[in-house]
Amino acid sequence: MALRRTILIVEDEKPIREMVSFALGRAGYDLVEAGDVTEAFEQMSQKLPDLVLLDWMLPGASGIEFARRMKRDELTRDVPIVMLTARGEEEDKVSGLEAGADDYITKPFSPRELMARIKAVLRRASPEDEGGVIEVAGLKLDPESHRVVGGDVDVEIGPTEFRLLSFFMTHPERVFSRTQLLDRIWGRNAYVEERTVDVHILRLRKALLPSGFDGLIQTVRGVGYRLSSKT
Amino acid sequence: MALRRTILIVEDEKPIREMVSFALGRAGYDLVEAGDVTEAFEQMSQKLPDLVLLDWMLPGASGIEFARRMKRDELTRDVPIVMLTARGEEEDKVSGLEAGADDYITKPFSPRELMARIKAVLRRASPEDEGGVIEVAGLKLDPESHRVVGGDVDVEIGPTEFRLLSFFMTHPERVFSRTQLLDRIWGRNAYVEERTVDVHILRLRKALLPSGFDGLIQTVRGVGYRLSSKT
DNA sequence: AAAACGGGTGACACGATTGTGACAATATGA
DNA sequence: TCATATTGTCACAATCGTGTCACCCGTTTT
Repeated sequence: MALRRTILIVEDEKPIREMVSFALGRAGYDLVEAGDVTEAFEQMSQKLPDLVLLDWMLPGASGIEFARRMKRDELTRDVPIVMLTARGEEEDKVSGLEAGADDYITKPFSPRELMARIKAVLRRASPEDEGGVIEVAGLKLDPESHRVVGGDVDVEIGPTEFRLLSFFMTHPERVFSRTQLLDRIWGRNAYVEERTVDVHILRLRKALLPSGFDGLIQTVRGVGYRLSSKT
Repeated sequence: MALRRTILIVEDEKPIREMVSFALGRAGYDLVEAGDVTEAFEQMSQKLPDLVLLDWMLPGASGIEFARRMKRDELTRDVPIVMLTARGEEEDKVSGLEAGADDYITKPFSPRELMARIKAVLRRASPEDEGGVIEVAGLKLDPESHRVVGGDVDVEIGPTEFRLLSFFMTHPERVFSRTQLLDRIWGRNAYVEERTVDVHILRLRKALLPSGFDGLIQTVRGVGYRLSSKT
């Protein structure tokens, strides 16, 4: 399990939203819902989703318009779109794909089909997650080999601690509250005690101990945690 | 990107040719168009393309016939083929892959998907065919003779394990998820359980056991597998 | 000074992930 | 055609990872 994926669904029919929400939730995705285009843009500006499920028939501005606007904006250009069309609307499909959609599903669809499409599109859209080795104060983390080396000592680390450390190293010198960390590493819809963060911080520090790089993770009392090379 | 790649599209519907042409042009490929099989052969004799996009439903000789002829000729045998099929034509896909196609795309398709497939196929096709002996930490693999030698012990290995090992050895020190491995070794068209990867990893390790080179294949829990000479 | 708070830490149970042998279906080759 | 390999799946076992909890100890508040 790599990073947690967020999916935005833009769909005015609530039953469908709920069914999708249920299916995706169980499969470990975070779901953000929007009932119309305006709401969708709000949600997008809040947090950029990894994929957009877009109904083609919407009140107000249509799905196609939404897709075009997404493709026009540098920020949202690369977010893949899967569109939901009514049965047999061939023209919709064609115009949708031209507007930049990556795939479509014909209503009614099964959760299984939905999952298959989403997985396939996500896989194709983000082939290389991120770039090379991240280094902070001599601590090196390599996403490609999934390895952490401190000085010249290997750091043995579990998946969650890896994600935690990776997140901290890409945002050094910044404090994050437990809530923020839960959001970004566990995912928005995970119901997990805040204290769990403490435990993982502890485990991360322990894992870093042999290399002497514990202490990089600092506690900011009453606020949260921070990775910092300064004392 | 050093070399400029030439792609030949064989497709009788002009709108599709134009859409593809537009997409590929922007991505920096040279495109040669052909409306039927005869034209296609003319173009091929003019300049050998790096990849052929082949519609399966063509006037006159069908796509499958074209593919067969390509595979029969020494010159064109190694040019990868991506076929374009209508949705749900399962038999087409099967017969197509049997006839030597490397991948397929179902119409209608998005430019993004098209690009992804083309890139993937080209990547798979070009670096693999140059064949020196690959060696990692004393484990030698010869693509030509299809043999693996560890230290001085012969490694007995089946076709799938050979491909697996070959892939790992050309990408050492990198983690690959089960999904990635399925994509790149089994190909996108196979529906195969993810756990099947585990079984083949096991078989590969067993095959390597006599030479002591098991342990080269490491498990990265929660992520995937990696070949590494480091512990 | 006592109580409340915030965080560190070890233990533990549960679930998730991976290893492994067996099996049926299929492909391959004599 | 028959014998042999190969392959994908499954069921079960072995490990490992994760989230909670209880308890401790300093710090801050009352």
